[in-house]
Amino acid sequence: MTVTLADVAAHARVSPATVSRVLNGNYPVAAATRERVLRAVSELDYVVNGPASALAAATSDLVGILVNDIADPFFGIMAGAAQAHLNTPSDASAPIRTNAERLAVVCNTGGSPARELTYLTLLQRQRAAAVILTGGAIEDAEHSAAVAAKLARLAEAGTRIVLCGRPALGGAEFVHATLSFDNRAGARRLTGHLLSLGHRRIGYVAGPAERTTTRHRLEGHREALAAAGAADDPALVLHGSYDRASGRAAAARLLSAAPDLTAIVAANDTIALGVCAEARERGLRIPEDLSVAGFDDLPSATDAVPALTTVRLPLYEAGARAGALAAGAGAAGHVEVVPAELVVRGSTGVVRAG
Amino acid sequence: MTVTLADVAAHARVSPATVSRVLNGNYPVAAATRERVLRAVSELDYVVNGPASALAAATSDLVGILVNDIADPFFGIMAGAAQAHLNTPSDASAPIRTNAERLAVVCNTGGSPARELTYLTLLQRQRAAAVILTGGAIEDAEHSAAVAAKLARLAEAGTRIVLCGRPALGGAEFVHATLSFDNRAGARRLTGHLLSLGHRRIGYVAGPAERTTTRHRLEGHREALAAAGAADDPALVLHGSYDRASGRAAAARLLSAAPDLTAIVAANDTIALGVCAEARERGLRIPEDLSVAGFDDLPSATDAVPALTTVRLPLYEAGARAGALAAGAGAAGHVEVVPAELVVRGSTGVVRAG
DNA sequence: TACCCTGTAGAAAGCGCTTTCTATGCACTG
DNA sequence: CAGTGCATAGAAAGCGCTTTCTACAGGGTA
Repeated sequence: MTVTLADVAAHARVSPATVSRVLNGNYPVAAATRERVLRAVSELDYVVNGPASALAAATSDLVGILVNDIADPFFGIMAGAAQAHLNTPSDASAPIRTNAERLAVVCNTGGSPARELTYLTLLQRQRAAAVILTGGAIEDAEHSAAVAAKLARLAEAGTRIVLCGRPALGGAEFVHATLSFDNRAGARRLTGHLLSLGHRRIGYVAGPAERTTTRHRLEGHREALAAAGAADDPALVLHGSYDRASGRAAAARLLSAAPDLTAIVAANDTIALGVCAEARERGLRIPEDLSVAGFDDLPSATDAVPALTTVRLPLYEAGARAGALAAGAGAAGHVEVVPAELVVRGSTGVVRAG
Repeated sequence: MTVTLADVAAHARVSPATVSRVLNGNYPVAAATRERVLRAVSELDYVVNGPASALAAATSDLVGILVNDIADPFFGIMAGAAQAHLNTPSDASAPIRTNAERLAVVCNTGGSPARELTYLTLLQRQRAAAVILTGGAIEDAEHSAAVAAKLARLAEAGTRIVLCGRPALGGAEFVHATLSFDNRAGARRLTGHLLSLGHRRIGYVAGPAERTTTRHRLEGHREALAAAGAADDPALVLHGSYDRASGRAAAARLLSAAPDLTAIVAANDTIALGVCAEARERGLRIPEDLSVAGFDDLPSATDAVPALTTVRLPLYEAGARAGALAAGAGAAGHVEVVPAELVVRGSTGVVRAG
């Protein structure tokens, strides 16, 4: 039914071994022979049997990218960049297999710890070449331990582990590379910026409490307040999910409870957009009546009116780098902190007199 | 090094065949034996070797979901829904493999024809159980033929092909199921709504010219104009990409060239948001001075201020259904047109007097 | 001329599973 | 008590590749 390597060998009048060698290009084959084999491959329209080759070679070309929410551009950008750097289309149709021919796939955990583990098992089953974990981790001792154990087993079986935008796993030498975002410093700078504009009553719309990203950003915010000697009123901090609706709802509660707020910092741009929507609804001008700031610098931050002051995270670059690392670049054990840069735009301004 | 099925068999003092049967649950095994095997599995922390099992059984549990742009919620929602319905976490940790244990992965083509083909080859190589193609197709005879040929070969090898939000492939009986969006009717209704509000000078910001989705929506728009006997001025139609920046730029051109416009229809919600931004920038009130409408009914359409009048596409439901179909549900050759429903919100209003 | 090295290709042994075919025990039935 | 059938488990033959080991030319070198 389907064409096998043996068929190609017969067609080219060589042994299966030779065909394999031509296809993998890891052994000298005479030019004339190679030529004959390649012709047979294209004439028969042969496609390697992945499972068979993975079994025999004990390696696979599958790379899994785990994301929390596939519908969120934050993850989409990173995943897309990683994918682009893991797989180069130009080589795709060629019969010779190259390093660029990896099947990079994204797995959507939806933020569920159980699904995260499921996908890890599924990838382990496929003997994946690498796994990239993106975004904040869940802060639950049991789950963290389970993930760490799973990753250790994966690494043991030869799977490269790369963390992208995730805090480093303490003492986990099986992690090939870690790119963690400097969320804390970014948040500190952002709130520092607001303080320097004269704001003192600043609301904060945080993400889900159990995520590391949420905690780090909030801590940075608090550190900035403390450094400036500003009051840190717990009532001005509200937790929610990382989406627009949550931002809008939180803004509504914040603005009702504390009408004296002059600024609201959101844990990410999407939340910030929700905050802006609520402010507009209440007739508050941005930034004259209320300054609003986000985090991540997603495309929508630039497009908003007014454009959002935010903290730029080089998501594309980080994703691309994670892809390269997953492909084997860099020395094992590499840990890198990706800087978070303050980007001041129109949504923040000096606090209004009085 | 890694635990194999033979190790489990030895540990449980049974034959490898028995272990395989317990794990696959497709053959009667005495309760006591099964019990012993399962204990061995968990004691040794055994994980099936996917490639080996795929090779032996000539099937795999890989399902590929091809999307045009992973950073676009339009695709993210469909892909997430499909993924959720292809893989149930509750069964994941259990040693017994169930139907729900598929590795559903999304592949980002980035709209590139070459990458689309690449991914198809990669999935063919893995002997994927199913492939879901989402979103509009590219209208290029050569590429369409290449894709159709590829799909035919995949189907021949046992891969189920499902189209989601894609026009049916003419005469392609190898497609397991097709869910196509009724873009034309949706667009017709949307423009009809605007016409009924008295609008006659309506701008249209279309997507990339070479995509089926773009063409169908534009055709629906024109059909509505024709049906109402309204003029169809080609100068009022601008093509661009499906993103916010493109919408904003197009709106700028449209509003400058034709200040008498009373409404702008965008090919999707993201473009519409860009149009709104530009209108706001120019001091035009929505909908008093300008009505704006989108398409898709993404979450951001609801959250916009004012909320966007749009055409609702049941993306989640369609994605979920595509997942089920890819999992084997439904009879082969199933073709279904997913209705597109007009959703009137605040961004459209009666044309202003004078 | 004898020898060895280098370049190239084939033979064959798995990789870790699944599955058919076969074997065994045991409970029935007549 | 022999005969039949069912329930359960093992043996073994692959699935389609990769890769080590081996083989054989032909061309230097001594």
